[in-house]
Amino acid sequence: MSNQEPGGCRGTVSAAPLDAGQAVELAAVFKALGDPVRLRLLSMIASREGGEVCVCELTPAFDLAQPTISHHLKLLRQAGLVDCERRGTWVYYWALPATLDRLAGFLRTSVTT
Amino acid sequence: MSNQEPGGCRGTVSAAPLDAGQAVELAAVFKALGDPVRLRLLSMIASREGGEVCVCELTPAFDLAQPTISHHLKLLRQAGLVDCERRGTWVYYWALPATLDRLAGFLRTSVTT
DNA sequence: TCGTTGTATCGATGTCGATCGATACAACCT
DNA sequence: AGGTTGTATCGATCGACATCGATACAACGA
Repeated sequence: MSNQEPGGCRGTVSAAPLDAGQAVELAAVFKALGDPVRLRLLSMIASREGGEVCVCELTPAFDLAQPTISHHLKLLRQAGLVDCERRGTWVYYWALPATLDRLAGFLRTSVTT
Repeated sequence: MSNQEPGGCRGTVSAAPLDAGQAVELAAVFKALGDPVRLRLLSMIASREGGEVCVCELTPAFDLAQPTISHHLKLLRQAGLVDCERRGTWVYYWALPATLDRLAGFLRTSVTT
């Protein structure tokens, strides 16, 4: 399990990559996007003009039980991708662009150089 | 489980979000990024000047067994995020920017509105 | 106040995935 | 050919997660 044979495979990782802490934080957000249902939910929420979507519109868009949708929305919220508020009978969700920006920033850094 | 009460919660999702097929494809890539080890691996690979990194540099950067790193690299490859080639004794990995661009595109669309 | 409807939480279940040791394969060196 | 080293695959194990039905909670209307 030794590495760096002299004269063998050479070079070092130059530009500072992600440290372990950042990786854990970022990975948690990416993991929240790593499910088709959550990705569609986020897309439906973020692509909304008013910026808000009622849960009562989201739930019937899937062939899934209502607790399952609620569970996915909770994970999106815990990842900092969306937030919600109850107004009377209905609960409204909206996207948090700051978190999306952070992810895009990481991808851009990786892409560009 | 009925929705759209007349006079209740109103409005429709206007801008076309993700269809189910696209969501499955994109989510698979995001899932590959949803692990701190893979995120650091990708970062180490993509931030490399020459564009290539030898596995013998990646493995000792983690407190994980060699098969585990190999497993994570395989998942990154299957997600289309990296590719590799064996040259003599060593195997070199490089990033595939097209896939990263696709993810960034999705995030940007969601962010910008 | 009581029933109805929207949404969240709980507990259970089945599947997936991260990790490891053992092993196989590939390339080099002597 | 045989030994050594780098990398991948295999099988097993254990914890995490997607999903569901049942249930609880919140708000409204009669």
